[in-house]
Amino acid sequence: MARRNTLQQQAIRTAIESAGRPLSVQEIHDLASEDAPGLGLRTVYRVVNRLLDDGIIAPVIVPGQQDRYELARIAAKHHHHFRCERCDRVFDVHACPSGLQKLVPDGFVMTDHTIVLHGRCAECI
Amino acid sequence: MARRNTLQQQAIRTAIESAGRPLSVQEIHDLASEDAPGLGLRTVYRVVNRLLDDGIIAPVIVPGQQDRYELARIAAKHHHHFRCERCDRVFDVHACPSGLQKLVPDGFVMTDHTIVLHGRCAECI
DNA sequence: ATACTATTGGCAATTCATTGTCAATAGCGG
DNA sequence: CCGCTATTGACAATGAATTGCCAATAGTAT
Repeated sequence: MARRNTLQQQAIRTAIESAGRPLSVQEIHDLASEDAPGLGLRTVYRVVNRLLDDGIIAPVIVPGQQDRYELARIAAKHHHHFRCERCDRVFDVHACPSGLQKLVPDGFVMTDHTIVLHGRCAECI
Repeated sequence: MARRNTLQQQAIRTAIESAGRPLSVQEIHDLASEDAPGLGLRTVYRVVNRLLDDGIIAPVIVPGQQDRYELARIAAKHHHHFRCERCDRVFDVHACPSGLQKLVPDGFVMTDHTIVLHGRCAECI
């Protein structure tokens, strides 16, 4: 039978779409639980995996942290991340420095790069 | 009683000092086993933790990988890393791009940053 | 050389994120 | 409104990295 449009899935999608930043499974669970009381962590994992399979969201990997997820259409645009060391939230940074090619050792070939800025977000100053 | 100077600890320190790049526990075990046959993984964990406590080595965290370790005196010098997507080794990059401050969102304060370049190392071209 | 004990290494146990299982629940077509 | 079954959620189970435990080993002071 066809997909069903459930309260839980709506809450999870809404959380991811309205956050404006990459969310961990725990963060998704916390936010979506407001719209879907009693939401199970198991369900968040299930829905996140389905959204990944469907290509709707993409993983954001930050060193030393569990994976986070953001909308694929945002992830598709090259960007980087800022992690607040106080509240542990991760924010998008839609800019990219120049001159990275100069860092590459002789004989090496760079195909991609990731940058994570660390510090305090505006709310945690 | 005082510290003892064992073959295993020597082999582990030598591996870390001569590698010239951050090593994972597995890599340390593989390299040090040449000097200390039968070296147990348990011992590598123990010695690595002691070296961390003593401030002799420092962790290097790379997205989606297990922790690696390098000499603290090298880690103290600001630098970045290059991860080869074929052999999975991580190399030091002793340079840093300018203009990162421009990436910081308004109201945020950046205290540090990490950059990981991805691609092929000279041996894996 | 001897005795003392720091260190080692095999294996079990832990930790933590993630997944399997399955009975109960709740969309949705008819 | 009914019935079918996709979905949910509690719990157990898994996987992978790390640590606890403890008898055996091996530095080192005397």
